[in-house]
Amino acid sequence: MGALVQDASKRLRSGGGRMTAQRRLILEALECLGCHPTAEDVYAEVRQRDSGVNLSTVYRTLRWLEQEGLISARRFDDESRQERFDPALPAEHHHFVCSVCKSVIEFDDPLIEDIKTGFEDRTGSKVDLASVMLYGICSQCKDGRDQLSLKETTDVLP
Amino acid sequence: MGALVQDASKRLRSGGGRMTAQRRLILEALECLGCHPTAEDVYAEVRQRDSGVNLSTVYRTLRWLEQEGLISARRFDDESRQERFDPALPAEHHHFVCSVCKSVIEFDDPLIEDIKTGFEDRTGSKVDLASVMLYGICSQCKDGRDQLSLKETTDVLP
DNA sequence: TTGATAATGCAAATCACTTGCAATAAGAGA
DNA sequence: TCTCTTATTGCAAGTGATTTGCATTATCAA
Repeated sequence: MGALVQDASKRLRSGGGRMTAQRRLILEALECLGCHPTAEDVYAEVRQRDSGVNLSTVYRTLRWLEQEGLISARRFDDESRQERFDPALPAEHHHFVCSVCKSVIEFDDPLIEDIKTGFEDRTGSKVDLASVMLYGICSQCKDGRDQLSLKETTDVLP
Repeated sequence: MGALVQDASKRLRSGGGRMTAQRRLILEALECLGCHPTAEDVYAEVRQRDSGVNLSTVYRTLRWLEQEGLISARRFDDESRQERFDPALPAEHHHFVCSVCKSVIEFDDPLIEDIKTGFEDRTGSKVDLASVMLYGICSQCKDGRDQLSLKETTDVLP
């Protein structure tokens, strides 16, 4: 049983909630999909095991997990309107999105803290959270570009 | 006549497009609104001058400008599903969003270039674009918090 | 001035969720 | 173990933001 299932069970128990088959399935799907699935991704994964789970249950569970701080929602790609769901790591994390294969790489950089404090010092604001998105071409797509049509790849090249 | 109207006219002329009253109105609204309006903001501004402009025309014009690279679309606030439209500045620019008053402050920091090259060096990817979002409380809201209900403000405080 | 066709307005469609409500099923207590 | 309360679910309808099809209108090159 993964950490997410355990954490969620704990919250449920202490808050008068109930652990249902659907929730367990959704939690397991989140753990198995790992990085940044959309609600539809989670739904597809869940339905592979049990076709009786409803999409609105997926959304409701996702929102509940978000409120509990166990996952967080973000929008990566401006092309897609869909939200993506991350396991909420204790630390802030940042993302690179490959414009070709749409894969997402998480990264971190200590300079981000300097950007935050720099902004605070210059403006007198309080910065609670930073989110850095990098867009480009990952090393795989850079090398093996022939996997994709030329049209698709030239779009993103300088 | 602002730069956006001029640029757009040039594109239209060279691409067989036509400058219409609606487009001029939308372009002028974008210039007058300046920073990060939503499509609805643009629509409202346009209709103040001419109530005969349709929302779908606003969207179509905004998308066309985006394709032409004259403006860019982004989503700031994960709470709102609306896109916001920036004049596409020659240089990348980055944003701070105040969680209380929702105001947006643009900023830049040379360290962002270092983050990009650092990521390229570590992963072998090519980074075309970075987008840094900072979320927090602006200096005004930090000082004059009593303008808003306590509930609203405590949500975003540590 | 004319004519081809780009652009518009309108209404309907779509996409990504969200919500109301009746039916179902956890799980605390008897 | 059985009951009963009520949290949770499925379903269908609703919403908000944006897009699209199509008949109509209007720009602008000839």
